[in-house]
Amino acid sequence: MTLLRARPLVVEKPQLAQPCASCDARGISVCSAIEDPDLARLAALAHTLTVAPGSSFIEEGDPAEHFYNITAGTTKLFKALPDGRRQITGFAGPGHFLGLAVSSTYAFTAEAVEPTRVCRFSRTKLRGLLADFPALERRLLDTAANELVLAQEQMLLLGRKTARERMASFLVSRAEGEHLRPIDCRHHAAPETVTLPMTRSDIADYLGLTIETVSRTLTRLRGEKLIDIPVPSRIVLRNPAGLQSLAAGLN
Amino acid sequence: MTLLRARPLVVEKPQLAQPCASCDARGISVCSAIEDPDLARLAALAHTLTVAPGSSFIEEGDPAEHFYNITAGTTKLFKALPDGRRQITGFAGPGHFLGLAVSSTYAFTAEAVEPTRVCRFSRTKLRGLLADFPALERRLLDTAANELVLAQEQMLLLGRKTARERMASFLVSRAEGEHLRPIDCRHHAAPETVTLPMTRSDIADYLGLTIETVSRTLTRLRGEKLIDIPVPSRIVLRNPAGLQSLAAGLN
DNA sequence: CGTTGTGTTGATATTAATCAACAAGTGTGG
DNA sequence: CCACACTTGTTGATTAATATCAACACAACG
Repeated sequence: MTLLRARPLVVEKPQLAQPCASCDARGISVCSAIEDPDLARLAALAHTLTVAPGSSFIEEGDPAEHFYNITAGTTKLFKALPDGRRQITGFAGPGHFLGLAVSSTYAFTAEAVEPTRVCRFSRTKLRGLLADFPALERRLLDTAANELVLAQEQMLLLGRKTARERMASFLVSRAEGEHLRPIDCRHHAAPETVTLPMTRSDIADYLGLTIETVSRTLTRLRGEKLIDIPVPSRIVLRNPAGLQSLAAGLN
Repeated sequence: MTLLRARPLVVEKPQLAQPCASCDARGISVCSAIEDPDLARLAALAHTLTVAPGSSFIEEGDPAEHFYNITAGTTKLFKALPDGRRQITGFAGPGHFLGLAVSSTYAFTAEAVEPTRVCRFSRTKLRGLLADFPALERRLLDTAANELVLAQEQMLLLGRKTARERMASFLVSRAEGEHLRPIDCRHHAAPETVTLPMTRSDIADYLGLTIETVSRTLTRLRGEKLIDIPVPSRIVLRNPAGLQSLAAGLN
């Protein structure tokens, strides 16, 4: 299944060059993605927030008054049960829209994993703008529809894949994800290297496993020469094809 | 979390009264939900298909040329792994839109569980119509956004809930779902009775369990007087509050 | 009246969770 | 600068939840 992926849409007020939050290459503007006049209009309505790792800017259950676009960094989106069990439903990077759902309260918490910048819009102002710019609405619809596809993929992973298959799926989709970032925000690592800004605990909560199982599974994949782990936050895919077929449920 | 749920949108060409496919009350039109002029326009573009249980009208991997709206019956949407493991990502009833995603191929299979009627649109014609009727596009966006919320809920279930909690969640959300159907398509059962048109195997594939675990879990819930099972396809919620707190991860 | 599909129940196996210990890295205060 | 706590990650031993394998009950159907 190949998706026709749109280039991530990063909304931010034009400003001077910023350091890339994911690496530390300086003098590169994350704003170069703004080229569409609709986007400039949208950006004019936004407030830019900076969120430190560990801080959340959306809390599950809060009144859903705003709408967000991630412009830099990485955030985790999760839902929690009263006893503390958590499920991370996704990691959102530059270009991601949050808070689309038409509900009176947010259905999830969004917390920064890396230093993150987000653009915040009032929901009512957004509605007005969408009325004027149907192209933007279409863009949002496409985005939401494709996220739905990813969510279904994740349900297959959570409901039916083994720990090894989950880990392989995660690494492969992370590796593919590197190519989806806005050009000026890409990591400057070799393509077969995956950077994991999140902790093992986050990975576990994303894959429906425990941290011990995540750790053991990575160790085992290394033993099978499918990956290397030079440092815990960096995984080298030594055998991408092997990982891909593992992720697909073959083997 | 309370969602502001829109009334399901059922698109179908005006026609004479039809039997309700979910129950067998006759002389009730499933078309009464058409009242908006946009909808009439939309309906004029549609072809209505009748799908027998076990037949699929969307196959994973097929070119995604169409877009569908369920008008009657129930379908299951699923993804499969090459060795046959399946994950049902949702059951779609009257009002559901399928095939929104902007991809060249479908990401899932849709198969009828009950006798089902669907309206089919060409994707390109739909695009044209959406340009003329922004209200419809907004409607689709709201629908997609809310499905995303449900998908996140399901990820929490699949990744973190126990078999009992999954079963309770399923029953509770099914019971709530009864109230979401178009008025003229509601089942005429007592509110605390849930009708399950799908098999145990479908329930298992939806909850990420095996049929044996589904069966045992239901038996256990009956033993605890939380439910009754007069016939396998009908579950009476004897203690809805207890089930709800179980579903929420308390207890 | 056998056959098939569906659902239930029992015995056993297996995966991943839990409980526990420890290593390595980071920051703090003395 | 170094002890110290604290966080994160890894590994080992054991347990527990659910899957698997197997048998059987029951209804629908030809």
